[in-house]
Amino acid sequence: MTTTSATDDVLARARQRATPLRRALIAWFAREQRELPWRATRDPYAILVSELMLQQTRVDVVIPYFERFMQRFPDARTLAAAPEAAVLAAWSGLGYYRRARFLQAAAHAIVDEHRGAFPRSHDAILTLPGVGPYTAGAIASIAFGLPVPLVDGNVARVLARWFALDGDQRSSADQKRLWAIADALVDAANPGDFNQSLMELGACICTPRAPRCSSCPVARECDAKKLGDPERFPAAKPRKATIDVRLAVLAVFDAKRRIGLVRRAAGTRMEGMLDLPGLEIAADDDAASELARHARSAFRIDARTLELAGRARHTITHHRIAIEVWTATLGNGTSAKGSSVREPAPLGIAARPDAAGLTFWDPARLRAEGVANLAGKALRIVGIAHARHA
DNA sequence: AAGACGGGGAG
DNA sequence: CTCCCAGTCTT
Repeated sequence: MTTTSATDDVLARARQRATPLRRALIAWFAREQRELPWRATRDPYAILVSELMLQQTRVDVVIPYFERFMQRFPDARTLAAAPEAAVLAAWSGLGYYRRARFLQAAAHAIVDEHRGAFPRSHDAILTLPGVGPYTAGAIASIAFGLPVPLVDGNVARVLARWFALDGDQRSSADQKRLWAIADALVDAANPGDFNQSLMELGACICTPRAPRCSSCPVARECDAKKLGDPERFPAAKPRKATIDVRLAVLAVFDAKRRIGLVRRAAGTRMEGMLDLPGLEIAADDDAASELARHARSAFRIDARTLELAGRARHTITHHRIAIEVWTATLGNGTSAKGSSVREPAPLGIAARPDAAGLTFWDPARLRAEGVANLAGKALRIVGIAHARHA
């Protein structure tokens, strides 16, 4: 009731201001927009790749990944035909690795369900794996010029300031309101540029902290500025408590100086990526004995002479992980026969994410494999570089 | 509706 | 250190 009338009110204000906002924003965008690699094309596949990479990830981080990825997988058919390991390798260091599998699944859907032609309707785009309301709006408006809105973190903040919305943006009611406002504002004649200009404003001018209102092309239309404290909008999200985790991992080498790695299992984080064997332990656990026991029970490996090679810290979402990297030698009687230790299969076969065993890898071959940054830090401690791409 | 997911860069 | 980013999917 109250919500409905408040929504009606803000929608009326949005419609009132729509024309000046569109004009000012699009003119500003034409003048000031950053040159970004995915803005040089209207290829919907390229837009899809960029949008998946940009989910929860900053532009500056994405740029080199996008360029490498497009060079390696220039179209949906190439991506669909590629080994999953190659796709994960291209994603190494970018995070949210699930997105890489979604993207390849989307490529499969384009090839198998749309005969290789990128779907052109908003509804069809929305059915692609990894594509939610935001990404569908982005592809539909930017690549196909469809007059649909989009709301991402930037747009939500800009709208909250323009209309002085201080509700909880995560609530479904507020989400619905933001999308309704964006829908009322979107420029049907130029939806792609309008949507991008909204995001560009949020990224470059209307920043979370210290917004550059003096450079804002639409400052006159901003309710939050009139109220004197634009930074107050939107309301801050309650933060989650950080959880401390102690992680012990084992670096075990075979006679050829290959390192034993596991493939992250389905249903776990970093699924499909290579990782060092290891386990979470309690603060008062003895890491060496826990690792030895784990190696025996999980891999039938007789890990001996454990030594602490080094430590690293890694923070993911609200987990603060203290990593301990231990080296070990293999005791007598540990061999491929009678254990779950296996020779690495050729690329593509070794990439099966359900492979639970330990496989031994020549460090030089790891470049062609997905390794998350968490494992990358541990590998660096034992002298194996798997940088966030060279 | 809430939680999981990876990581980094800015302030 | 804290915040939060061109979000989506699962439970």
